Amino acid sequence: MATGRTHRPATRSRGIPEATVARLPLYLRALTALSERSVPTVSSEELATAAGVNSAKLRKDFSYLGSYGTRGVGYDVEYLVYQISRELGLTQDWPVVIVGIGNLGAALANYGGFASRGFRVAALIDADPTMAGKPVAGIPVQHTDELEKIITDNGVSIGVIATPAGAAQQVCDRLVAAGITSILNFAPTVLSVPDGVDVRKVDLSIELQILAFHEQRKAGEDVAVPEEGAAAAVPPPPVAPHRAPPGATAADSGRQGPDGDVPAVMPA
Amino acid sequence: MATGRTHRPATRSRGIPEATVARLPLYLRALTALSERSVPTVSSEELATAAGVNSAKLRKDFSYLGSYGTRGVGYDVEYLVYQISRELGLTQDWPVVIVGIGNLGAALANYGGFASRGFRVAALIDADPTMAGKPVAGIPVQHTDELEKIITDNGVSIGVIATPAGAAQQVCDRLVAAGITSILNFAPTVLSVPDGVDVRKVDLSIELQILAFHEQRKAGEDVAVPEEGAAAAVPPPPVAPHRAPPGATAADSGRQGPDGDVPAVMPA
DNA sequence: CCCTGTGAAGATCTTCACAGCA
DNA sequence: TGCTGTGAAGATCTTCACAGGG
Repeated sequence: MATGRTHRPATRSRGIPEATVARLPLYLRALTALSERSVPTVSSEELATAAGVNSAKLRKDFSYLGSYGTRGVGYDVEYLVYQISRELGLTQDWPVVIVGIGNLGAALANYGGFASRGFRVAALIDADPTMAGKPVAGIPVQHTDELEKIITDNGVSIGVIATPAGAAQQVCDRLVAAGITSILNFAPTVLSVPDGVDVRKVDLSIELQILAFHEQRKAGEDVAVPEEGAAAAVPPPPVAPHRAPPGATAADSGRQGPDGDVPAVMPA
Repeated sequence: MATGRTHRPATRSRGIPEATVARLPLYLRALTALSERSVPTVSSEELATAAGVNSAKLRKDFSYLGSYGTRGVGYDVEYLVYQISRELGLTQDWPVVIVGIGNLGAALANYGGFASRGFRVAALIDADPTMAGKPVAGIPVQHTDELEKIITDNGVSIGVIATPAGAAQQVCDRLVAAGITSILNFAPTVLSVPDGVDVRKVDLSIELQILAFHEQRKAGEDVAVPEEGAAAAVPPPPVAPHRAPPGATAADSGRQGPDGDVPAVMPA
């Protein structure tokens, strides 16, 4: 009730489908590589392969941007790089602040892919007083107390949260209150933000879990169907509506123990 | 042609939709938090809020796993934690190797969310000889030469690539040849892998670009439609089929310069 | 002919809304 | 009566397949 909206930039922005927007950076990357090799034009087939998608999808995606290709020839690399950059809003400079300078925050600060796309790390912020002043990636870390001032003075609208899960929501609230309207969240928590603020999350743990799911399927492909029936020592009661034994049950294999998602040294 | 398949685990595995699989980790995280607070049961509404989705979607997702709830009551937290963990394959231990111990690789090695989900960092591998033996997150870094042996000896099936883009495909090929069948790629490159190998990618730069796209829209909401017509100094020829001026064109705003996607100190 | 641009079909995913069990 | 489980409708996304310009 009091937590407001969450995630997703809602529907599509103008007429470009979200799925297409999510792929534009992929095309841009492939095109930039071609541009550097001075390749003048590419066919949808070639570019699609370079970007890791199929050509029909790519052509459909580009059709939302306009008719930037030439039938019988392909697309002009430089021109397309410009058009996509413009569409993504990369023809302008985006100051960004990174909050939480632990292992991950430092890695992000050092990440070269930022500057190359128009993103400029305007400031690094951390709650640890002893970090203040210390340079990371050539930028001096500033204390959380300065957060509001930093954002206002630099006109920052995009913030990156790389703090432990426990501090994420609080940092998020301050960022939003200070004027931030886009957040990239690396902390393993669901952030509550008011309407109008976009949040995108990156959770390493989730990606690995998805891989594990498929990996498990591969292994079990020949082992019949270990559906129900196998595991003879753990499976808890299939029907335990009221008060299920809170003790054991999930603490079997010696994992999933006391850690949840908030501890972690650095959320990734 | 010679690059083989890429990305995506193909269709769905058994009957669980990919979209649902991708959300199971979210539910698991929320459930784990409830479990730690000793909450016995939750309604789809409460759990949905905690996970950041709507209840209808959550119930539909759970319906693919089976009927684990109790009408009129809700879901037993412990039981659901177990069922989802089992479904995701987290009731077993997954040894993982991280290749490329730069800023990012180190951050990943230190990430606590791994162990808490059944993932065990079996080894850290780096191509820099001077790194060999140095402990990161308590684990001594090993040289790339040992890659095959490490994977074989530890029965590793999941690998994380955190190398610069230029080394990614080569590392990927070695991992696959050594037996790895699931890869989490942080390098900004499209990896080519044979059928049967899953690749999931995480690209920070892409997430920021998507945020920039929406951010741009917000700002322009009141500024009419700066479609075509504005920007009077840059927009390249709308129709330049053959040989477009390879010189300028995209090197306007002083960004997008000589960097592409391969340089970066550490791919994130 | 080659390759783009796109209507239409097909596949997925999401949301609705309510039957039905506890 | 409360809340799950789910058929069906609706919204998106993907893929097909071909019209049509160069």
